[in-house]
Parts: sequence; C-alpha cells; structure tokens
Amino acid sequence: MSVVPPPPAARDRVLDAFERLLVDRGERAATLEAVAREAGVSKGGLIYHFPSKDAMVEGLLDRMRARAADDDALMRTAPEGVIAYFLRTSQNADTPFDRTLVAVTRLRSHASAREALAGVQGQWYDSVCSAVGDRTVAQMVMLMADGLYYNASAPDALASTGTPQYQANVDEMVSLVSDLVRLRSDGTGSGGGAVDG
Amino acid sequence: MSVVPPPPAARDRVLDAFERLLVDRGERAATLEAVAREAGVSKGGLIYHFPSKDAMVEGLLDRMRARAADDDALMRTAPEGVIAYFLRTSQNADTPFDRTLVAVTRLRSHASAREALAGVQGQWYDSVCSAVGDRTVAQMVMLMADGLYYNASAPDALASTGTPQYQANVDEMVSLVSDLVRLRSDGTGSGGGAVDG
DNA sequence: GTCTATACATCGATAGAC
DNA sequence: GTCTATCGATGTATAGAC
Repeated sequence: MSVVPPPPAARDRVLDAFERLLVDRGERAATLEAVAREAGVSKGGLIYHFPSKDAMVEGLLDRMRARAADDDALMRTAPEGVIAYFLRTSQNADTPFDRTLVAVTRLRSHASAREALAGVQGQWYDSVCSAVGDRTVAQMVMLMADGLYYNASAPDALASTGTPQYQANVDEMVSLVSDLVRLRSDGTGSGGGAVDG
Repeated sequence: MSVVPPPPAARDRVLDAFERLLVDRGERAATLEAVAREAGVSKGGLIYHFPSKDAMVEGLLDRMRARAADDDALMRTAPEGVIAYFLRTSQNADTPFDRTLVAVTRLRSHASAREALAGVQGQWYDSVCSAVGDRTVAQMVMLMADGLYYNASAPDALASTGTPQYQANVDEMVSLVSDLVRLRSDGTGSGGGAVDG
C-alpha cells in the first residue's frame, strides 16, 4: 500500500518485447540488451523497471498467471464448448495470453517458469477432464494442445521450410474428440473406463 | 575418401554430453565449457573434434538424421503397428534416438536445427498418414507425439511439482486412435473425409 | 590428440549523470 | 525515469606446448 509501483506503460512494453524474443528466437536470444533494444529503451532503462533478469522473468510469470485465471473462467463458460475453445486458442497463439504462454514455455532454464507452467497446465487439465469426463481423452487433448503450443510461432523458422505439413485442422479434431467422448460413454470402444474420481 | 575422419569414440562422447545438457537443462546451459566438462575433456580437446559450436550442432543433426532414417524403417514394419510404435517411442525418450531428438528440439536458436527437425517430422507424418489413412487423425497423432516429446525428460523440473497430472497412458491412447480410424472409415463420425491424395 | 593459456565479445549488473 | 559508462563473469574461439 505504501509502495507505489511504477507506471505500467513502459513496464508492459518491456514484457511484450521479452515475449516476442522468447517466442520468435528462443531463450538464448532473449538477453537484457536484446529485450531493451526491442522495447526501445536502454539497458539501464530496463533495469529500472526490473532490477534483475529474474525479476523480469517473475514479471512475465505474474502476467501469465493473471491471464490464465481470466482465460480459465472464459473457457469453462465458452458457448463453443471447453474443448473447442481450448484447442482453438492453443492453435492460434495470437492472443495476448497465448503469446505470454508460449514465451514462458521457452524459459527452459528457469525452474520458477517450469513450476508456474505446471500450475497452469494443472488448471487446464481439471477443466478439460471435467468437460470430456474421461481421463484418457483428456490426456490426448492436453498432449495435442502441448503439440500445438510447441509448434506455435516460429515465424522465421518452420514457415520457410513449409513445415507443419500436418498443419492442424482444429475444427475437425474437435469433432473427432466429440466422437471419442460419445464412443467412450457408449462403451462401444476398445479402451478402458471413464473418470472415476 | 582421402580425408580420414577422427576416431568416433571421443567424438561420440562429446555428442552424448551435449545431448544430456540440452535435454536436462536446456539450450542455455549447453555451453562449450559445460559440454567439455560433462564429456570429461578439456575445452581445447572438444574443439579438436568440433572446430566450432556450429560444427558441434551439425554433428548432432547428422546423428539425428541417421538415427531417424533407421527408426523410420523400424516403425513402418513394427509388429505392434505404426501408431503404437510411434506414440510409445515418443513417450519413453530413453532410447538413443529419442534422446538425440529431444536434444535437437531444445536448439531453438539454431535455424539449421529447426529445419532438420522439420525434415524428420515430415518423414513421420508421411508414415503416420499412410498408417491411419486419414489426415485429421494423423494430425492428432503428430500433435500428441509433439506433446509427449515436449514434456519428456525434464527430470529436475516437472517431477518435483508432480506435473504431468495427465501422465500419458499411451496404450489406451493407441486403442482410442484405432477406434477413431474405424469410426472414420465407417463414416459414422461427424467429421470430414479421409485421405484423398 | 589433448592439454593450458589467453584473446575477444557478450552477458547480467552497478554507478552515477541528467 | 532514462541514459551512458563500466565492471566482473562467462561465452566462443585461437595459439601453441606436449
């Protein structure tokens, strides 16, 4: 209450720049100097807002957690359905939240980032699990989303080689997941049981 | 023919060390000094085998491509089936090939690594696609494998937080994929058509 | 072939001018 | 608040002894 945080404008511009570098060029390219240049400030100017690189990472994680909470509420009440919302937003990676999330997945060498990400994944899994009512189908959906995120936003890289030949058709995948859920509740499939706990 | 390559023993130990560091601690931790220490040689000794870091990366990519070709042949003729083989080996990440592959996925800042990986993914997609006979199902399988790889082998990280709550049950996922393929060929599902070209 | 020693650039971080 | 200047540590790379 007594400590007034600095105005968010420049701070957010720094985090935006940090995200862009992480997503487009990976952790190794996201140095303080590069982030400062990308944000249009000097290294010293950046350090004013984030006293250390760890502080900058923490700032990004706070942003992710806040946006994840908002997104989870949206997902659980999405008219299109939880799965469609989840996979669709996993694919696009062009919303602020998606960008933040992909950026955090790049921070392999920061334990705090890995832990924060695990927290968000746990949130999602709960939502997906209660939406499809089946653990195995939920696992498949979670893995597909991980795959989508992993392949998301490497503009200078995979695009040039025309990569995702398996460019995802999310709409069809969503309907196939629906088919799977129906199959499981019918008991006509060859797999195991549904959610039990 | 006239140029004799150096004996592979120490060279391979260096690549093994490079892989371990990439998989366990990420790109940022895989410095020349760290790799040399992990391989039990000096920095100068490492440089004898790989004149630059880019050369070491290229060495890893060559190893990946060679192992990928061998693995693709194994997969296409696997008694358990292509999908089961593919997802099972994507999960374990404990064969030499899996380790190499996960290591290369960590090299986000090297364009050559991203391109080499895209090549291997294309190989897989062809095999998976002709195995399931349906593009959308093939896409789902590819994404699940990406997700498995992405979550593979971060021993010091996610394990401690108990992460993959959605710890994959690959056997069940394989049987569900079989169900999906059957569904698609029956035409009883709600999705689109099968492979057309 | 593998080592030590070292050059040079860049990283994260500090000090202090404005 | 944002800047320049600079530090110590670390990264890649070279030279040369053995």
